[in-house]
Amino acid sequence: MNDDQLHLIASGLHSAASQMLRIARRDDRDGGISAPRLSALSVLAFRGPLSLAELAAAEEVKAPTMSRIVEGLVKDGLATRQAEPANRRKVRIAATDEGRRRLAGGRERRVGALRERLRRLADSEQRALARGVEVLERALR
Amino acid sequence: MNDDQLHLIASGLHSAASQMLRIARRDDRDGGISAPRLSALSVLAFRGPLSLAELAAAEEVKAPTMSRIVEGLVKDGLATRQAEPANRRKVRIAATDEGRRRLAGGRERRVGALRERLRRLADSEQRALARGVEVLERALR
DNA sequence: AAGCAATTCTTAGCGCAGCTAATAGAGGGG
DNA sequence: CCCCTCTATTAGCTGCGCTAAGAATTGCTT
Repeated sequence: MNDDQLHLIASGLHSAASQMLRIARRDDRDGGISAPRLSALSVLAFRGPLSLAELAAAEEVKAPTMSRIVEGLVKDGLATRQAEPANRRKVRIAATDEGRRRLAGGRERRVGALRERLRRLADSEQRALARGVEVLERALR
Repeated sequence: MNDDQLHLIASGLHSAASQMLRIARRDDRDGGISAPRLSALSVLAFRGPLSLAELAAAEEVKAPTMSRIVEGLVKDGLATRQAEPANRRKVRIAATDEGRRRLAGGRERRVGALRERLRRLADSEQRALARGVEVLERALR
């Protein structure tokens, strides 16, 4: 495919992404976890305990930003933060059980509205979308 | 398709969207327009002059939020804001020529990295993605 | 005509997330 | 032992989201 066509796809993806997150954010207003916290928590749940620097890198965010996100998670009892015994400059951040539980609920809420929209599509469209997502995930990895 | 399958797609979409915007944000750090401003400006360029309420609705944002986004655009000379003659409570917000010019550059920067990633995909994958985006845009509309 | 209610936008003030710069605390090498 | 490096936090700025409250304009009603 030529550059213009690729650009068109990229542009469409970008605006669709913005719109999706707008929708998700709107549905988040009632008691959910904010997007950055949810995302960080999800990384902790998936990859296990991490240091601050590792978590910040995973989320492509600077250390001070992640420090405050973690602070929020800890305050809400969704994660723990303790000095690492081997090297006490480092911090071992881990998801709590409560964190893992709320993770499921949070994603559910955020993703729910999206799923409803997908449900209205024709079957062939749903399949096309599934395939597109698959490709997209590979492209981003 | 059943609920679980749809949920899987929605979940994949959501996380892909988060990741794309992280990438875009990272590439934005050098002199660009912020995502909300860029998006609002793009609506103005596409749909022509709008009132504040219309623009806020288009961006799924409350009026005060949009008021400040517009304030930033006006301060940077990317949009104009003038009372509407017919009903002077309303405000007519329009993109300036400079705004339209910067729009191209801003989108280019944000979308550029994405396009590079798409370029590495196989042709069939690119086509699948194009189709997926098409469907997605319909689903979100 | 005067006043009142509705509409439209802005202002005020709060929380969260991003950043850089500066600080604090722990480890390690001279 | 002192200094330098590494890791994380604190301080302080910008910007975006919200709600609540204010100001300006319009138009309806009396």
